[in-house]
Amino acid sequence: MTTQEQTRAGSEAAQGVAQEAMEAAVTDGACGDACVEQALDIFAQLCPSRAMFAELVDKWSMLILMSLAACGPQRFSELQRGVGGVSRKMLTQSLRTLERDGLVRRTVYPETPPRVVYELLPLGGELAALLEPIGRWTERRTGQMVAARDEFDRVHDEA
Amino acid sequence: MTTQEQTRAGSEAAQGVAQEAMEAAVTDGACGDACVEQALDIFAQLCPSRAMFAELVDKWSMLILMSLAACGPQRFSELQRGVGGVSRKMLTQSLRTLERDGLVRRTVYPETPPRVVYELLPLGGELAALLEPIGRWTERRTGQMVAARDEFDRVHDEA
DNA sequence: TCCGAACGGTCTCCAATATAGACCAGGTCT
DNA sequence: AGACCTGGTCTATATTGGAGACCGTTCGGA
Repeated sequence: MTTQEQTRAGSEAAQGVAQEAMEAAVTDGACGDACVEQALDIFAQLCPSRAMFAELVDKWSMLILMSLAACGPQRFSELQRGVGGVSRKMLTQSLRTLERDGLVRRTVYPETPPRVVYELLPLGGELAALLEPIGRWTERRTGQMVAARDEFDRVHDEA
Repeated sequence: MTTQEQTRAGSEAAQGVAQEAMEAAVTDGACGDACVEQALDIFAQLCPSRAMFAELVDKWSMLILMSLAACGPQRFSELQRGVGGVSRKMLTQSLRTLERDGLVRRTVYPETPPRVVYELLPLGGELAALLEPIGRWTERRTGQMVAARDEFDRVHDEA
């Protein structure tokens, strides 16, 4: 099956069907050409690990995981303040996904006002540990990349 | 400045202005409350490292960097086949961003048909080295996360 | 001789997604 | 009494990404 065919097949596997395909594929190892004998491959469009990868490397999800790793358990509003710029819609959606995938625990305390606390589960801690070096590297290298971009833009504007 | 004020200020700093702000902020370390004394902070919405982080952790950019790390220099069409599902629009856009930021080198060979080769620059190699463990981890843990999701959905559908 | 495929994109349309802000109930504080 | 807080949901609108057509030149196969 070619990549283009996979692409088209991927489009046909609509959202509602995608998860069923994902679950079946994990069980059977049937991910098209790229996944063989139970090995998953994030480069293969239809491989369930690709869908999972796409879900986890969402910008907001990564920032949330890193924030929970750095600051410990937090409430919804604390996360919203700590992760600058995140909308409530995206915070809610990302937390829901992380909870659903077993990376984050959500605990509701029946109080008024409502108090909901989010904390990392072991899987989430593992992933956060891998993400943190990327965050630190970005902070360290931003100066160089901005300089590279200025140079690139200067050269290409002159062209 | 509160997060909400930063959020509004961020909206006002439109795309056309965002880069100027980014460049000035890198120089001056002026990133609002969260960035102090030359320290960059990806959690701060207006910090230039945040914009850089958002740009680099794009799903397609990460897959491209990892593909170049794994397979060496590649042509546009090779990347398109190797990174299953990427549209030409996104492949072009992501490569342009990576080249512009100094992570990837683009070499055009004046031939027919056109031959363009993309390869990692040192900065890109650094980042790819940090991304690769995340890809491997996702492949390793996909089964567990799919199982967690099934359990979550079963419990919440019953509710 | 003609047609299809390949290359590396750009462009346009439209579907999908994200942002911004209003809204909700109940409690606390000024 | 009014403002603010909590943790969201909902809606309108702006933004983004996917799909496919299009471009010129060359090469190979029918």
